[in-house]
Amino acid sequence: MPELPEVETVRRSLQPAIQGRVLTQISILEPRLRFPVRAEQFEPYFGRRLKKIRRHGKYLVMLFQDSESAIVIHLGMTGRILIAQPRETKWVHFKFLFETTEVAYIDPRRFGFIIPGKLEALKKNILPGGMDALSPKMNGEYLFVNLAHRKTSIKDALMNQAVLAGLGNIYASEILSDAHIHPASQCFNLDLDAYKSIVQSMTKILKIAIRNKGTSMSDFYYGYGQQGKYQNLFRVYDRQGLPCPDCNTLIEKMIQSNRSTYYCPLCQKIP
DNA sequence: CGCACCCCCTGCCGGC
DNA sequence: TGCCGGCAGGGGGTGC
Repeated sequence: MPELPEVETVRRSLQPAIQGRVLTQISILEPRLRFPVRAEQFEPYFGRRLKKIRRHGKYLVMLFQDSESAIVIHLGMTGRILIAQPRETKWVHFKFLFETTEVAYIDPRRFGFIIPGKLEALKKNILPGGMDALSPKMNGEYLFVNLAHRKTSIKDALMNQAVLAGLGNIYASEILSDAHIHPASQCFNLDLDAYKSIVQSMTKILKIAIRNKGTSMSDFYYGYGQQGKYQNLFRVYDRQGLPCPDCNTLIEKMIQSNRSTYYCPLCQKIP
C-alpha cells in the first residue's frame, strides 16, 4: 500500500487534525509490530505540543515543540492511521490522544513500526539515506551519479531507499512506463537523458497520485476513512493484458526480484 | 558492492 | 463448501 503518495496523503490528513495540540495519552492495544511497542517509551512525550509532521520517503516524523525528541512511524505494507473513530478495531495496535482527538494505528500484517527517539539519532539510524523523490534538489544528475555505475535493473534501483526514498513496487512501474524505459534496463546502460526523463516522469506521476490521494487497491484508507483514487489512473500496474495508454499494445507482467513488474513491450525498449 | 534468496505476518483469491 | 498454494503496496538479513 503505502508508497510516497499514500504516506503524503496520510500526513496531509493528520497534520491539520493534531498540529498544535498536546499529546495527552497513548494506549498500546497490540504491541507486536516489526519492533515491539512499549508504553513507557512514550511517557517523555506526554504534555508535548505537536509542532509538525514531516515525511521522508515512506517515513513519517512527528516533531514536538521545545523538544529534540521525535516519533517515527512507518506503515509497512498494511499500516493505516485513522482519525477519530476507525470503523474497524480488529488490528488497532496503538492510539494517540491529542487533547480530544484520537488517532489510531492499524496494521494487520504488522510490518509497520513506531520508534520514538532523538531526531538526530533517528535520522542517523532509522530514516533512509536516499534523497526524497519529491525533494526540490532532485534531478537527473543526482540519479545519474548515484545509479549509472550499477549493474542492477533500473526498476530495482528506483526502489532502493538508500538512493531514492519514496518509491515502491507500484510507482516504480508507473514511472518507467511514463518515461518509456524498460524496467529491466541495466542502470549502466542508461544515459543522463534517460535519468532526466525518469525524474520528469517521477515528479509528474507522484504529484498526480498525491492529488488523487494515493492508491487504494484493497485496504488503504486515510484520515477519517477516505480512500485514494489513483488505482483508476494506473498506466500499467495490475493491467496485464489491457492496452497501453500510449500505443494500445497489451501490457505485460514480469517478475523482478520476486516482485511483479508491469510494462508495455512496445513503448519500453531495453537500450 | 550486487544479487538471489529467505524471513517477518495476515488476508484474500482462484483452482481443485 | 473447504482446503491449499500463491500472491500482496514494506524492509531487512544472509551468504556467495
